[in-house]
Amino acid sequence: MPELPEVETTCRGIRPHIEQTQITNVTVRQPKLRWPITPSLKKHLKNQTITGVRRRAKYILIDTSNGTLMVHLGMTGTLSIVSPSIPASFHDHVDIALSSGELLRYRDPRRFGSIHWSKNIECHALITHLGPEPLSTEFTPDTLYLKSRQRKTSVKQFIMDGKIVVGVGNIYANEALFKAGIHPKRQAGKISLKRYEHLVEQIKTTLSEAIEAGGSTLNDFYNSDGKPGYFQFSHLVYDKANKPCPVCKKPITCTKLGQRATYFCTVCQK
DNA sequence: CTTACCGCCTGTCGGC
DNA sequence: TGCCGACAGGCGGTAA
Repeated sequence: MPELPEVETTCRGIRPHIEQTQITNVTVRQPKLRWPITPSLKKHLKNQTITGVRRRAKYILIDTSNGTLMVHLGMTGTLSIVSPSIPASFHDHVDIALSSGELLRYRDPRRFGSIHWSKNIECHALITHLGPEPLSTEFTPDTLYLKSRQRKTSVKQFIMDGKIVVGVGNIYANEALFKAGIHPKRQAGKISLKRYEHLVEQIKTTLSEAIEAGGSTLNDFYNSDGKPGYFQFSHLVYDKANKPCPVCKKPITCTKLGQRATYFCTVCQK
């Protein structure tokens, strides 16, 4: 499941291959993603030059001379650079052919991802409603604390709300709450500023470390289907039900919170 | 405004 | 061993 670090790693991996190249062709084999791919996608992209690659939340933004391609990887999506000699397999839904001779290939077995094109992406509804980037200076304990007042939802669901802060998925929410010593079910509106300071710090460092580790994968990004580098570090609590807590050795608890698997230590998180 | 829940998909896993 | 139902999960949409 691509979390923010994996999306960032993908941006960095494809950027040197696609920037300043021209799109020579677009092949859509399966338009039915989370939202259907617009039939006009090819018309908008063909013959355009790619001017930059950015990330906003978990969206990959590929800027061209006349607009922006917005790609979300959903649960199982990948965007990779491949040689045209590699035949498309069943789940390879879109190929973007480049003047360099390489292909930018979108693969998504579960099709939870999406591909949009917009002339002015900053005004796209999916972008305008987003909260601050977790690694930006706008994401601070003070703003998080202020936004949380009167909120009855759990702190875990609160930090996974894209209007509050983007890019904190289930894995990193679990990990950051564990490191900050905060019980995931604690009511967001009843957490002190001091504790939000710890939480913000842990969200930032956990994501940063994962991005840094992902960077180690970039050497073999081309034609690579390997896992990003940060998978070499196993998680502390995520997917560790009944395994000993890395700090106190008490078995990790697994429960559901808003339909999502939630892992925590009843001793270390209060 | 909030909160809770739905549904899109397919690969994987547990039970029989 | 093989089948089949349950389920996971990001996240926008919608109902209450």
